[in-house]
Amino acid sequence: MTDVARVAGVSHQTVSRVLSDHPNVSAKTRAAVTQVIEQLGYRRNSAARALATRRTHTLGVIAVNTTLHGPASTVAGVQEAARDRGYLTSAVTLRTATQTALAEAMQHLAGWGVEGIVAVTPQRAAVRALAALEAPCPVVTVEGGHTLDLPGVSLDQNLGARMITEHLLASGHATVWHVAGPSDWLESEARTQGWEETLREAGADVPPVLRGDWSPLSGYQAGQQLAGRVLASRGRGAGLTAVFVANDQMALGVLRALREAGLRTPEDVAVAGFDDIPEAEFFPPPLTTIRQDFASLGRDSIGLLLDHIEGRTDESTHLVVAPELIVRASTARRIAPAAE
Amino acid sequence: MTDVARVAGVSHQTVSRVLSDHPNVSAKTRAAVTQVIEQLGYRRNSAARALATRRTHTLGVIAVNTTLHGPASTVAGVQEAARDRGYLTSAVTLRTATQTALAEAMQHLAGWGVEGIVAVTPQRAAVRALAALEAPCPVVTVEGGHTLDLPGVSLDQNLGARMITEHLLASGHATVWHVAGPSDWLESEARTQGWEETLREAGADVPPVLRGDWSPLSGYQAGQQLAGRVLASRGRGAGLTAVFVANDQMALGVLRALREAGLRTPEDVAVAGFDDIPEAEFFPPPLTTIRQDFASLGRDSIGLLLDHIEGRTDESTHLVVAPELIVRASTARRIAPAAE
DNA sequence: TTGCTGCTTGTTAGCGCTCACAATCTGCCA
DNA sequence: TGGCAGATTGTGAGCGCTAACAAGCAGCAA
Repeated sequence: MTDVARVAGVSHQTVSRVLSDHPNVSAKTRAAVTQVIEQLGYRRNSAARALATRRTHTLGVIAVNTTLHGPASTVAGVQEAARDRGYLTSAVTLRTATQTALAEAMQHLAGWGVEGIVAVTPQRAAVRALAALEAPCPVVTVEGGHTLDLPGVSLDQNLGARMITEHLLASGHATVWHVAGPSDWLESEARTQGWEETLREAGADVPPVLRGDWSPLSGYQAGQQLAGRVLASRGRGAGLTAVFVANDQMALGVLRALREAGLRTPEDVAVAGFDDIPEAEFFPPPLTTIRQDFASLGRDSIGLLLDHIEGRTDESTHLVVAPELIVRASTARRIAPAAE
Repeated sequence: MTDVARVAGVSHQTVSRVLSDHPNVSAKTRAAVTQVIEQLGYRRNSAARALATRRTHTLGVIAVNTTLHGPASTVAGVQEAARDRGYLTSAVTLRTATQTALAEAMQHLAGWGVEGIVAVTPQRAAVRALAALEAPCPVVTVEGGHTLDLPGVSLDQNLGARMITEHLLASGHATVWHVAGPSDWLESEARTQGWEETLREAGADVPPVLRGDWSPLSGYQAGQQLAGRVLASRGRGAGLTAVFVANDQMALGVLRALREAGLRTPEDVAVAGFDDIPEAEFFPPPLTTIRQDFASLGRDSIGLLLDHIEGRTDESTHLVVAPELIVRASTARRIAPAAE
């Protein structure tokens, strides 16, 4: 900066003003300085700037399990939104969300002077650990539920599950079975809850819940159980004709298990998923599912975080993003209501 | 730090030495200082540290298309490796790899004083643009090929394709068809090349290449063409009995198209993919594919980058990671060689 | 005792930037 | 012509840390 000032024949402060778009700089000086900056390829040192302003303009992202479609897309959305707002983001990916790992990640980020943290922590234990930790900066959760008083953003999982369940009931199924995700995931919980509420409100039976771990394999195993039940109850009463699986990957496993058992989808058993991964449209058969708007989720979470950082609010607001139902062949309408 | 020094009754420099694990500090002083640090919850300011040492200990990651399985996993691997080595990483995700976008991303990172950049740029155009740009710091490419003199790491795509092709030939197929990825992706190119070389060396016919864009939809369309060809040539000579699809997502589309055309996999047409996405094991039928070790890729790229940053080398080394063949039902062995 | 070595600790001077304030320079009116 | 407001530019200090050097102190041989 001193070099630029010398070459341009002004003081270093004037150069600083030009870089900061300060209003009181004459057009002539500004042009001259800009040109010298260009010519020298000068770039302002962000460490010194951070030191002087006490602002690092850096945000941290803590995410668990970024190999899954949901978290991965969310993190991408968050990073993009932060970049648009002029912040640097640094992401820390954890394999498991233990309190220790979270604390360590937070230390790591705090050590680099992040001004805020977006935590993509869909597990109940993770949010609780997060709430227990005393953070060195504002923290916003994504998919962290709103039970604890951390500000956050999430998709309306409950509504998504209701949409799916209502869609299946409206398609002529007497009731809808459910393959849930791990019980410690809030998303899983909310989806199960939405499903159950819808069934109760419609006066339908609430079958027992099968549980997987989001993986295709666990879906496959659940699917085998479902298939066994269908075959065992053939010819008797209103049986198992529709399944709402808590994510698309498990739905893929369910579809395979049903197929192997000789059951057709949707004729024998209709199947719906959740997430709308890119592959869902090409499953055998194409999967009815819920699409989430991850870009919105990212934008909203960054917006909320910056509101806290820049002191515009200090409430624990919780924003909710609406889901979208995507109907495909796996839940094609039944011609006659299930009565068999 | 001054506070810590005052409370501990030492100079700020001693505190600095304790934090930096300097050897010449007495055990007693060290313990006392450590305790005060703990008690005061002191954390050293990284901006000031960066300013004084002229090292930011920050690395940048530039990635294109992180929604695809490969790039996403690679980025995760890179970030984890960097964190293990004590570096902060900041990722910039681009939607398209134009020269402008790359230059901008680099400016963004340079502005924050990154000491090196890992570029996950599997497209030919992106690497070329990258090589043309004069970077403000060392750059290492991942999956960027080794045609240009940028140091880099990649999976041996060519070998992977050979393994798949040889596996299919060894399973009794007269030749192997190929659905390639976009022609401007280096990975795509290398896979096609490996496939073609293997066929030529084996003296097999080299059928025309079909091309997709990695998406399941494009695979589906390619699959329809393949199915049409199989049906048209029924009963005549050695036909189309095996397909190597350049990634698993497209393979899913191909499988669907074949199924819709009434063709069985692997009995009528064997199908193999590339990537081993978690879903591949549950495709109808489970997919033979190539697994890539993304963690290694990440570790190696960070290792290479740090070698450059810390001045241990300045060559444009290119590391190659070995692929692994995963055989599943989609390419089950033909009992009799294809002669029909 | 003197003088030397080796360990431990303190002092000083920046790193490159921004902030608060001071100084200068315009233009314009009395 | 003097004087004053407002725009523009310059000056000095300090953000929190580390590097380089200086100083103090023990232990030991001559």
